[in-house]
Amino acid sequence: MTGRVTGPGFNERVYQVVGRVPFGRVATYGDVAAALGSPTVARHVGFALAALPADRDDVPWHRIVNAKGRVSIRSHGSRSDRQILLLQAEGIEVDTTGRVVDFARLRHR
DNA sequence: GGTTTGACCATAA
DNA sequence: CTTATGGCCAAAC
Repeated sequence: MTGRVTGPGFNERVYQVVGRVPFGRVATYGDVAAALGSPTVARHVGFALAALPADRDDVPWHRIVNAKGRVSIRSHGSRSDRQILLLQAEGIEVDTTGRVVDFARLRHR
């Protein structure tokens, strides 16, 4: 993208919803978008999380995976490794392909 | 105010 | 399994 996402707005709403996901559970970008009232903004959930400042340790961004239960980070590859580590630290199993084990069961709605 | 860009999603081939 | 396509929409430029 041509610029970065900073400042309040849609992002803050995303962070609020993501913060609602309980420990040891996961949610999809689409779920978060739906919780925001617009199922069509799934892309912006990722967009907002990509812009998430490092200070936001209160936002469990690692609990957000794509609709297939996979870690989806396309750019910033090192971040995806960290997401898996964080998930495993919560007791969520992730296989070598980046798939969340028992994703359907752990999915938070 | 038009263009570009995405940590998406569903579907199709 | 991969690649392509269309749709969606906020934020940055």
